[in-house]
Amino acid sequence: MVSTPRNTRQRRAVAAILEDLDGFASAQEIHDLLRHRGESVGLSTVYRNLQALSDSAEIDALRNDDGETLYRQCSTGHHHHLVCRACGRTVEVAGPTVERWADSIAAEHGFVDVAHTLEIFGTCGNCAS
Amino acid sequence: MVSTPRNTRQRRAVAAILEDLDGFASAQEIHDLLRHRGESVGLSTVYRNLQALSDSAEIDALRNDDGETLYRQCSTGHHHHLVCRACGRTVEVAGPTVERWADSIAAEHGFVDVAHTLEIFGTCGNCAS
DNA sequence: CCCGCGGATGGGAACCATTGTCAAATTGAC
DNA sequence: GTCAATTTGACAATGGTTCCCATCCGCGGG
Ligand SMILES: [Zn+2]
Ligand SMILES: [Zn+2]
Ligand SMILES: [Zn+2]
Ligand SMILES: [Zn+2]
Repeated sequence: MVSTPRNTRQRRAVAAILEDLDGFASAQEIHDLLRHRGESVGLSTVYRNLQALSDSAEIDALRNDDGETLYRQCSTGHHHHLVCRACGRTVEVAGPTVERWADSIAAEHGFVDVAHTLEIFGTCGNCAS
Repeated sequence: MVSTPRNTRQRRAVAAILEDLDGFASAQEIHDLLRHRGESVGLSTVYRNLQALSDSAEIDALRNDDGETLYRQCSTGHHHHLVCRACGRTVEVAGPTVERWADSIAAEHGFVDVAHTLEIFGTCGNCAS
């Protein structure tokens, strides 16, 4: 019996921030943004809600080079990301060829329960100048 | 003026372990293996040597789902990995098409200084049964 | 509208991989 | 062998994230 998450002020605030952001952001960045917005939310709560949203596939998560987990509200469906290291600006990209390639490689070597990670990092035009 | 690294017992021991392993392993796992082998090396030293080897591109590094950094001595040249989550067994894979695809996507959106990460995780035949 | 259950919150402690510190040991050139 | 410079290692510190638990509050029932 799975219970529906409660509609709390904190949950709404986190969701609203994600709605407004267009790039990936860390839990701590989101926590700061909430404070500046006056909608203060405990750091633990921010982590919990982000994780819950990520688990239910409502938002995407990825790890940057520093080992931080970044979150973003993306379009639905499987896709990958072109992310600016400096500002977080993100372009969603689809690579059907890559998907098939990865699956066939794995099958070829007898691997099951297969998943893949693919992200492209760079510096966007804005940040480069 | 870059000085050549010294040929210490510890550095040799770490290199020897990497030589013998065929899958990815964490710094702590390697530290344990060294102890069991009788060639005890300080944990900090294991970390330092692995990082140095990784920086000089003599070994590959990747992060698993738990956020740990894993290391492996691979063949030279750019490639990706099919890794067993359970035992670390690894198959090196090349994907020239993916390389070109990633670069063109990035260029298309005006990103520079581009890099990509691509790993395939699964459960290998052995571990599945 | 009022109660009461159980999920949600938050502040601080705990975790844990990794990095920093620095005195002591080791290496390698001369 | 001597000596400066690098490396080591035990331990402390870091930092993102998770855990703990007393308190709070959303929400369904009465
Ligand atoms: Zn996405
Ligand atoms: Zn994909
Ligand atoms: Zn490799
Ligand atoms: Zn590649």
